Amino acid sequence: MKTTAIPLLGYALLGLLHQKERSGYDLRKVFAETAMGNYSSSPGAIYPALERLEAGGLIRGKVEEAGRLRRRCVYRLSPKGLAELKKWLARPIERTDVLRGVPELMLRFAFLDRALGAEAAVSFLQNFGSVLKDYADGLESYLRDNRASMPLSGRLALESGIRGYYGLHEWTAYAIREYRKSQPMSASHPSKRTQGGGK
Amino acid sequence: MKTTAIPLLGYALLGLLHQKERSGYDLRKVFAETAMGNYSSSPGAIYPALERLEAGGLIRGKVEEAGRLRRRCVYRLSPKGLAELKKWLARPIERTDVLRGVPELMLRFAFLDRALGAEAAVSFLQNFGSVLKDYADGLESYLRDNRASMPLSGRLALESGIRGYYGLHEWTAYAIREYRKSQPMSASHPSKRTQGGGK
DNA sequence: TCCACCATGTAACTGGTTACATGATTAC
DNA sequence: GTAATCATGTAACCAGTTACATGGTGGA
Repeated sequence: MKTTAIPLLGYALLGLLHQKERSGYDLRKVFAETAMGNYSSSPGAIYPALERLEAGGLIRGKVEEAGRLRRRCVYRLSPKGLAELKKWLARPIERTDVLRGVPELMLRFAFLDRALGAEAAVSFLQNFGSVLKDYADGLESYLRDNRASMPLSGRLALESGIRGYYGLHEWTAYAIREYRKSQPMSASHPSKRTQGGGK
Repeated sequence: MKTTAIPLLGYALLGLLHQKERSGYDLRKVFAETAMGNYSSSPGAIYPALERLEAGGLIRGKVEEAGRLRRRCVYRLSPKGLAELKKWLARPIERTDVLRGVPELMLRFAFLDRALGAEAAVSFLQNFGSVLKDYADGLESYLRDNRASMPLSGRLALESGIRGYYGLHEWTAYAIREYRKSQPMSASHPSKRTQGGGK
């Protein structure tokens, strides 16, 4: 039955549809106009992706005929789609995720608290932070060992990566503080797991 | 005659082959083992990409038979390939480039001084810095206008982007200082163009 | 003998890109 | 009437993914 793994764009669509029901056109506008500027937005990407999701039973479209300008099709998440979204959001973060690209992780984070709650968002941030630390430390020791043999531009490019990951690590700490600030936090229960380095 | 535009992986290969001649296997190892961990590295990506580049006359392969373990094919850049690489490296940076992804720009930078010299690298950094500043400023004003209506996680995700771009902007200034430090710098000539915002 | 490593290749599938087509409605 | 905007679709093309195939060499 496996629907051959959902590509990133598919998850972006699921997350947006979880916020509220939208048409393909609405979704395109989101990609075109908001800070989600990465991600396709071309009709040749969006509409087929929506069809695939619907075929897989993850979303359901309803054609609106009412006095509108032109018939349009509004999609909403199905229970199965919500489950799939949650599964994606809840995946533990590993270094390969960081390697594959931070934007994907930020996308997950952006959808996370709505779908799984603030506590899950904080766990995510802790997990993310520790993986970032590990990864940045790894790059830094690589730099230390190879510094002498690297061309200047290569060294600088690597340093920009290191800076970026440490910066992101600081951001996770900041973000956790913001979460704590925004919530009374049910007090009691001690931080569970998560903080402590992946794999 | 247009060879249908070179994909990013193609440029990555050209840049690496400009450093020194390598076989497909060598190239895969670079992607697999160095900090260039993004970029495919799977044989199904590399070998066809090399074939395309060779078909386009950008690289030339020579089969080594000598006592080695197994016959291997070592590629080197052709003059046409070098020209193409330089053209790519010399493209002025615009905000869409930032939007499409910083890693691509870092890749260009990493190859830049070898192919075009330190001065071009500094120009690139100045151009990059000013585009980053503009872009980050734009995101920041977007945040200012929409802060109230954004969910916490969305706001934080956006803030991470803003921090990241400002951080990168600082890195460009640092990198320029490193270049100046490493070189006497031919003194005289005033910074040409470049600094001053794209488009 | 068999494993590990060097080294290249390829076939099936998938999803994204660009570019074009269509058509209804509102505003000028 | 014509341009802009809303709104959806699709066809041709291309590159990357996974997974498998092949085959030579050195060492246990």
